[in-house]
Amino acid sequence: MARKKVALRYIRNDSARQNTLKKRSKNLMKKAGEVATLCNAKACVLVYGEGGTVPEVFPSHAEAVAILNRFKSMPEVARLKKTMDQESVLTQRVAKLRDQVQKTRCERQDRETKFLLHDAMVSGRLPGNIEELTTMGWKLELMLKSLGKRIAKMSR
Amino acid sequence: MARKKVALRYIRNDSARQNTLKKRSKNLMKKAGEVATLCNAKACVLVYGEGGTVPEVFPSHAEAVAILNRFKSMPEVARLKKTMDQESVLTQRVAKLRDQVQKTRCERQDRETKFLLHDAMVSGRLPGNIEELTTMGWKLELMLKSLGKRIAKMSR
DNA sequence: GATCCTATGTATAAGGA
DNA sequence: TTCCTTATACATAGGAT
Repeated sequence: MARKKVALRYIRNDSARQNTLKKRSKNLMKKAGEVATLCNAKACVLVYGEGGTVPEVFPSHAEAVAILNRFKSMPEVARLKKTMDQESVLTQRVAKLRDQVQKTRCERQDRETKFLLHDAMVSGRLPGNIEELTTMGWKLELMLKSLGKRIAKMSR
Repeated sequence: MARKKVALRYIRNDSARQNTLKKRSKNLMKKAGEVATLCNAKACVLVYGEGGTVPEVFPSHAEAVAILNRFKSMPEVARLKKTMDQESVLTQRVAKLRDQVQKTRCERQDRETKFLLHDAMVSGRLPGNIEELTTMGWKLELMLKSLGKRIAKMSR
């Protein structure tokens, strides 16, 4: 039973990893389907395993292509609201990260990771521990993503 | 607080629907990220709302395109294992559905829905109730999907 | 392996601010 | 609105078979 909080890093055990991949992608598809019906949204999900496994796709290959094409054909300006210009957003990211570092101190691990991030930013040195690095990378992605969204909102 | 079990159908209330879309797609992205790191998988998710809203994308537009392209470039035979030839799979589906209808009688609603499905298949008549229809449609999709997978496995 | 089970962790619908 | 909170529903890791 879900005894452990399962760390967010690569699962070494082969069978466990494949099992997780299967279960989680199944649920990913289910959730995508739910969003689609609940909100009348178009959703598509693709998941590739490591080996030569057949990728999971939702809702179907054809629809996925159609949905992605719609995205591709969007005006560049609108796209940038989500993806943002790499260069300019980087500057903003650093500034925003400082605030982010100070905010939300309710959770211990959050604070710890954020501290590591901040430390890495101002001193240029990184933790030697590979696990800390992994956690940091993940957290960073999340933060950048939420920042991107906020920025997108502001620029609207 | 999650008081209700929220029926799996279009949410009429505009703000509730948008809220749900936002929250759920956010989580969809998060989950996709988790699968990616846990299983070293390539995953991408696209979600479009109804209006002219900016679509949510994970992990990024460029990566999504790359991932979908990989799928597009797969040999046709391998793809068919997932999507299957529409015509031939339909015949199999009907046969398989019969078994499915009889199996898994543990859950009341499942049995009910499946009975409705079976009934619809052999008699040609559909329930007049729109909610039953909706539920049936949803269930049917799920069943077809799982059947498709099983068939894919068998044909490997 | 493939299911099924179930204790626990996570997502999220309603509410409140 | 958007951001919290919180009670409940759901997902899922680890076992059992």
